[in-house]
Amino acid sequence: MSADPETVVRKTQQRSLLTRQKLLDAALEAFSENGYKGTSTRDIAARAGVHHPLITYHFSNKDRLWRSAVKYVFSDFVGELQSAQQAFADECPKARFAAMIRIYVRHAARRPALHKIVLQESSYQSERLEWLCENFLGPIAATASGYIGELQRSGVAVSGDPLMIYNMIRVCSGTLIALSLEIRNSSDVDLLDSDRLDELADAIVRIFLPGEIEKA
Amino acid sequence: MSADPETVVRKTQQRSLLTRQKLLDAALEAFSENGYKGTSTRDIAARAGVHHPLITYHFSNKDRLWRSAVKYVFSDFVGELQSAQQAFADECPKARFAAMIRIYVRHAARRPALHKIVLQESSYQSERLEWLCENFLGPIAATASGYIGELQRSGVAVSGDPLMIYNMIRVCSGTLIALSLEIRNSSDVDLLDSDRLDELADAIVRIFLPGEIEKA
DNA sequence: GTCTATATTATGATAGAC
DNA sequence: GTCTATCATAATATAGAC
Repeated sequence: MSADPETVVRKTQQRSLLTRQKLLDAALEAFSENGYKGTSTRDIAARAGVHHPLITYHFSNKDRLWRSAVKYVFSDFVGELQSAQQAFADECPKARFAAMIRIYVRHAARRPALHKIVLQESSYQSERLEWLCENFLGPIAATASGYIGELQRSGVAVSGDPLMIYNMIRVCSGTLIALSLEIRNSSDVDLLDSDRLDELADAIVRIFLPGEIEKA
Repeated sequence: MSADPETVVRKTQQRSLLTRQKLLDAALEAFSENGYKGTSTRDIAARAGVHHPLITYHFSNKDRLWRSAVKYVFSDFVGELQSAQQAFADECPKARFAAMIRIYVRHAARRPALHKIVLQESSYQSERLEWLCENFLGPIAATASGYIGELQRSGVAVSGDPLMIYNMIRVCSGTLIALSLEIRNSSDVDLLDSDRLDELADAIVRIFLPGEIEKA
């Protein structure tokens, strides 16, 4: 029977998880468009198609909802980067880097919220920015810079402070893609187009890794 | 006598202009930090040290204040770029480009609001974004792309769609500098430091204009 | 040109019924 | 877990005194 207590509980739990998920997705969209201060919890609830008090129930308040949403996108992002790194472990450093860039670029196009939220939060000093840098952006920058350093010692990557080169590469990929709307308005070019994304990934490899690597 | 009617009028006009200017500067700061929706006119008035109804008096409403502020920064920016272009007209293309990049980078550090506002407004489609692209970003992109094309034909600039190369260069300069707060939080590096700015400008020239030009 | 006071709407958060 | 109703505050904008 559908009136079985356990079945009812399970259905209720499923619905609760669905509400939670819808709120997270709606929050990502809203925060990425209007920033933390510019986003109202009512707008998030409306995008999710649920009533606003549910935000309080599931996430306590606006700040915790923001952190949950950010944790959600970044965990997905870091996970994808790590599995890609393992998948291309056998490739030579340059090929591995090229593969990572392609994945990075594709991810940025698929989840515009991630880079947009970083841009929004970087506009002034806040506890959210500190939290974002300490937990996600800092570690990613450190790892990537180390990798750039290796590529420089192999004679593949351009010279310069590895951290600066990393930052140049990431704004040319993720940040540039986050600006695709502006570029479409300014120059009538759709960066999110599949061919354009490939072109961008190729350009980044060509420009920042101009050196050739000796085959073993 | 200080009670002379004309003197009083002049003083009043001066004070009015000062209020207007303070509001424009405060608006740039506030809008660049919190975006259009996230900024309250009361916050702008408080930063400017004036009472909020003065915004209505001088700029009618929030939207017009935003446009006035954007016009103000961009006019200054475009003017500086144009006079720089004339000042370095005699240099070879590569040297001229290098000089322009240095000026672009210095300007981005001096007026962080300009690039931050572009980032804020690019996050979703709006009339403000259309206006920004039509009046400023589009023309700048078209001019700069043409210039990049010339540098490519001289064998100085890297290959690729000139518009894409331009966009990569501009995110590596202006946008990256707009992210200086995040980079300081993430990696404890101060991009706004004078030496860092020079290093960045040099890196951009080295990376995007790797070719040498034949001396006449 | 500037100020005080206020009308109107939107916001974050909560209380309590279901 | 979800809903309706509501409180307290903050927002844009304006009216009218000075």
